[in-house]
Amino acid sequence: MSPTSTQRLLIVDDHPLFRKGVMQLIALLPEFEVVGEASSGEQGIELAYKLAPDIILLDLNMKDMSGVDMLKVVKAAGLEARVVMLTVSDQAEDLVAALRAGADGYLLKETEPEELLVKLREVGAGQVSITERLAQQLARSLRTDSPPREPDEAGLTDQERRILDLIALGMSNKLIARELDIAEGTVKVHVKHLLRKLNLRSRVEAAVWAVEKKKARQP
Amino acid sequence: MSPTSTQRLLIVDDHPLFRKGVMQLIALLPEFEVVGEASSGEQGIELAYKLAPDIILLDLNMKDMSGVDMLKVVKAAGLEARVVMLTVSDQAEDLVAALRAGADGYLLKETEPEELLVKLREVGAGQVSITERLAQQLARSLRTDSPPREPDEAGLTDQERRILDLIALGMSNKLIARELDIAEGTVKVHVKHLLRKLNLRSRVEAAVWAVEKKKARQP
DNA sequence: GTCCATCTACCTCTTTGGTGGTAGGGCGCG
DNA sequence: CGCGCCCTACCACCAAAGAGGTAGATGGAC
Repeated sequence: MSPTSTQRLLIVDDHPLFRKGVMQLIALLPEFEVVGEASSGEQGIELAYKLAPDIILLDLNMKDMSGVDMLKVVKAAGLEARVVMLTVSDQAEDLVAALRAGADGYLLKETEPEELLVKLREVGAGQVSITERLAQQLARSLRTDSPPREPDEAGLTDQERRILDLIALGMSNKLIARELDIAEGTVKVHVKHLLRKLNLRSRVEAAVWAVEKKKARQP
Repeated sequence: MSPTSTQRLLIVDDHPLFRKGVMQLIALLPEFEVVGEASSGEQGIELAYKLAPDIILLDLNMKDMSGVDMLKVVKAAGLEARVVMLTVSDQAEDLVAALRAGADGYLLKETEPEELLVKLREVGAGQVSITERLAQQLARSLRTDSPPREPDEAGLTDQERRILDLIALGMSNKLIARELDIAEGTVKVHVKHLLRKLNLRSRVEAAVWAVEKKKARQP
């Protein structure tokens, strides 16, 4: 039940080398464990049933079937796995199709390894994660299903939002406490809560998140 | 000898209320101490001599003389104080004039209080700090003097730059160590060094700095 | 060759950050 | 009225971060 229990992954891609690369990469993160790999859509579906993974990394372009098709099968089967599409295509149509089919993430294969890890954790936390920032908005408008799990970007209380801003300015809890004239321990409480609500793991992530959100609003 | 020895401030502004407001604000930061305030340019020059402050907060528009004029006097006198211009004017000419005269900072009075504190610390660390991001580039091209103290934005080694990027992704030192296959202690060393070079105080500031730099390059 | 910067590693030490729990006062809602 | 939410505050505990120091290995510059 703990929020950081290890996530079980299934990798589906017809490029063995790519699979190995991703596995090696994921091995860096202790919270993830690769429990299976498939080299085709058919095998992928089979393993998805058998292993019931938490997350499926799914190639969009496979020889025997489209990743979107496999995605549809998986989702239609009622499997609870979140599915992250991995692809070389940055075509909007592919993205839209994947999201309509219920993808929880859409990442380009050229993504930086570190970026991929970060995105993976986002998806693991229940977020919908897309490489392109703009596509993110597009995603929300298209997805009619799964309304319950959203990053609750606006669910912060006033005080939490204020503290988040101060974190983004690089202030320590102690300084924030002086600024708001409350106890440092109280600041910690608010930080703890806002991290939970935003599915973030540290004040550093919170700061980055806040900055990127601000930039996204006024470009 | 601690790198955060308190900085002595002189405030020059003909609005008493504004002076008080700034003083109250600055009282929040333990590393700064207001040692004097002046309500005119003439008095400001006198106190600048007498008190030899580390930083002078200087109103651009005063009744008896322009802030730029006082700035020139102070700089010509060989005083080592860094001077931060405070103004309501966002006119480029004023900014240029102030920078030509040797200002180390140029902040608008409508600046958010927290922002002002952050900028103050930047100036305290030897940076030249300007409110407008765009003006910052403009500033560097105009300033022919004081080439020694610059944020050294490019002075990082490859490893330091790599680690900075990972920090900006929210990774802990431990994760960075795994990613780069080096010891965590070694990561700390690099972090320590890059914080020094960039005049930053924490990994949070480093992360924000990196993100904003990236956004500034590709808007 | 020496000098110097870099990368690596390890050490101690203090501060900061994050989690868990408890708890009281204020405030709106049913 | 009680209930839930928010804000506040405190506690203990452990992990992480940052400062300081020493030091060996490399490789390029002089």
